[in-house]
Amino acid sequence: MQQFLERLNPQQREAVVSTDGPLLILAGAGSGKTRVITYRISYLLQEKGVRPESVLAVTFTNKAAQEMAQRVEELVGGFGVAKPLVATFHSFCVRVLRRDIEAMRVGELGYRKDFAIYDENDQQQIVKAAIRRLGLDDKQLTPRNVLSRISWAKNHMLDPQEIYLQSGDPKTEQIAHVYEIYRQELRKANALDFDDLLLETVRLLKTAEQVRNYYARRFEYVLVDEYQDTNRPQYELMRLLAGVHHNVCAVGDEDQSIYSWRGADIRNILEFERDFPESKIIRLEQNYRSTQPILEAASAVVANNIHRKGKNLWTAREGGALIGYYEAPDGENEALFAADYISKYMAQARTDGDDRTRAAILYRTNSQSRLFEEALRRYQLQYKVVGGFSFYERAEIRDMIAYLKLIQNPDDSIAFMRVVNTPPRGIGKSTLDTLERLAVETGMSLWNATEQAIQQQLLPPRAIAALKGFRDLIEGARAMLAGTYQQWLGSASDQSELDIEERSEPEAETRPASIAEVLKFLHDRTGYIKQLEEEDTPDSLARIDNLRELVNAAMDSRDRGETLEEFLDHAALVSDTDQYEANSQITLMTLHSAKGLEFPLVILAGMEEGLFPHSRTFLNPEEIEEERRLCYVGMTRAMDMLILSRARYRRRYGTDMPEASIASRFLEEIPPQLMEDIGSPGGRRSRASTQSWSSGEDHDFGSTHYAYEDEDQRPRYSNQPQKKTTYSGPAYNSIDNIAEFFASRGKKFSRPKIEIEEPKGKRGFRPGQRVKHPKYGEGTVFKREGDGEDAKITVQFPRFGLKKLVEKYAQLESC
DNA sequence: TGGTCACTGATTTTT
DNA sequence: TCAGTGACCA
Repeated sequence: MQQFLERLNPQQREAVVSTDGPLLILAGAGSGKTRVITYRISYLLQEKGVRPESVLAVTFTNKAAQEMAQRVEELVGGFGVAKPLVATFHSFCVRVLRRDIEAMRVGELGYRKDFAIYDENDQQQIVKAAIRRLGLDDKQLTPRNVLSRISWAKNHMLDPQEIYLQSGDPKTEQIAHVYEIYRQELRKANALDFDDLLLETVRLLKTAEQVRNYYARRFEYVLVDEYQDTNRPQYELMRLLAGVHHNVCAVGDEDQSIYSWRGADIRNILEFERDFPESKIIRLEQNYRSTQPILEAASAVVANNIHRKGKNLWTAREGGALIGYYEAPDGENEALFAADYISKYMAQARTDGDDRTRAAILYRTNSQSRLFEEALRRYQLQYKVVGGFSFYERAEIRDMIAYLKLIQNPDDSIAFMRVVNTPPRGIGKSTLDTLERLAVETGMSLWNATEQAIQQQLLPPRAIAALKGFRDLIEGARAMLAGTYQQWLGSASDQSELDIEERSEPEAETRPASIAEVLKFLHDRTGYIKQLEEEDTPDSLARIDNLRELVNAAMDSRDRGETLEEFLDHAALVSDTDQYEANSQITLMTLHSAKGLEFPLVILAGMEEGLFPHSRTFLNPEEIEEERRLCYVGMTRAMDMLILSRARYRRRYGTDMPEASIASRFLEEIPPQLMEDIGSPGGRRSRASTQSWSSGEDHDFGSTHYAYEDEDQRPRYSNQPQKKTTYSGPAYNSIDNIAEFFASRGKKFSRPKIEIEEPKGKRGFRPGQRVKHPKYGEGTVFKREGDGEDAKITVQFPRFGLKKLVEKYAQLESC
């Protein structure tokens, strides 16, 4: 033990051994936070003799939890029966609720232990239905928007009545109504959404004294990671859990708070000292990850934030390359540059015998990944994309999960709607409308409404028959799980609906079926697989593979001894960032997903106003600060080499004409001496200076050229460090090459009109130019569409946001 | 009832 | 670009 304490610096050591009483660790990026947490747990167990089961560590991602548990286990050298509980907030809450939620039940009211967990998709369905039911306009009130307002309300612990009473406008009033219906629907379905998992746990601990005592006594030591990202309910949960022993340790970094849009509240850091007056604060300021220039640049950027306590991160690592800056003519070129750079970097590292060859391409929005994927494929580089649609988000997987959810909980009306006619079994819109009406009128779930409709013959015979078939399918599966399939068969209402001869028929013995068996039963009985087989497209075959993979997942789940409920919990709580594999060489992901990770080489792409910082944050200075923190997070992921890149012209959502971009303000915030241009075609035109756009620029895109003569061949120069400079064609033509590339793969690729449109006439405002409007005041031209008479320009005004103006009519003046 | 097709409109980050 | 929607036809 003593030995490993010596591997810590004095602050870290103090953080490890200060076990008793509240402790707040302010841990800068790369300051060895994970090490401190894991050592601390080990210290508790080994030195202080604390029983493992009385230690609770909470993190935000499953991956972080797994990693932490594993590292502690390695340090301690294996556990006996008892282990410290390392969980995410959400999975911890699920555990608590599955055990104790019924303590809040009053008679028949309240949630049951077998509650379902609704994901965002399920939530949307409910909100959509609610908006429709209230006869509101779903153009004005988008489900997405309503949902985020509901979530906001929940995270501030406000119920529909409170929202209604506080509402000052009709829209908020309507949202309050939707919120109320939303809540009713979830109760009816015995379902909780993600926010509810936290809220209901807090409510449970607050209201049920014996439950609170159980947990607060049990967990003598509570650790919270990524404390800056906790929201109100999470904070309260922590307080409730630490209520008896007060041994709570929170670890966070204000500069890495990037989830305020999800309710994370920086005040939790400030209020920590208030709520735990005897608390101790330790700052970890030595960075062990990055080189001097990287750290300095990142610190310089985040120093522009007003709302921060400030800290002094330092590193003992001397020297290190300057930060690279690459300004591409367009998005394609930016991606090709990244692929090219990475391939050379990897090759170089290999010849140097360096095993630190991991690289990451980080971007603001998931949609940016496409170009990079294409470029990397082109270079035949293996890469892994984190995020985007994950396995559990695929339609076929969601369908099967919905079947399982319905089997688990027939009142889950969202699951019901998803699969009642998937694949089509003759239950159409009019039938479902009738069922929905019946359900709304009687307050029943759709499942019960179906039962009633069948019994009372409320529908045409054809619909009744189809519904019976569906009901028997679900009940058959339920019976399989219960091990009562044979009895059920004997009593089944309508034998003709069941084809007893089928191969997939379970055996006669009354053994409860496994989830895998139920899935196979569903595959056959619903005709789902058959339908896909008949389609016989690469896509449908891939779907079949996915379905088989789900069966495998179910097998694994059985091996872990999980119930259907636990299997579904797992499916609901896995997240995209969990897919990250530390051993993959090249990783593509959003800046948000990158938090907590580190890479020798990081390329931070799309450094453009409107993209990063994102245009939706322009109006709100606090949101801009959050973007800046995000930039800080991204930059500090880099260990040895950091490259920032930007496209001068970028095509957004498939428009014909790429739009001119303005360099991100964050670029300007980096001290110039820390950054160097690394071969931007035509040289580095502008850093963030909007002025440099104003005078006539040449169209010479320089000499950098990424050659793709042959699709199946690595770029010729991949083994030679220098760029190909002998190209004799046009100065810049990667667009042509990409066009060829796509043509050769049978895809069409419309050549973008990249030529910079020369504004005609006296006005002709260009992106980046400062202009003055009689009503809106001064602003910056953001983009320009069309030309001549009907040129439209979008201007960003500091106080009014983005405005699209027809140049001819808007009385704009340059200034 | 259900499938196709054209159209539209929207694109942040996610436990 | 792409997903979701609505009209139309089998």
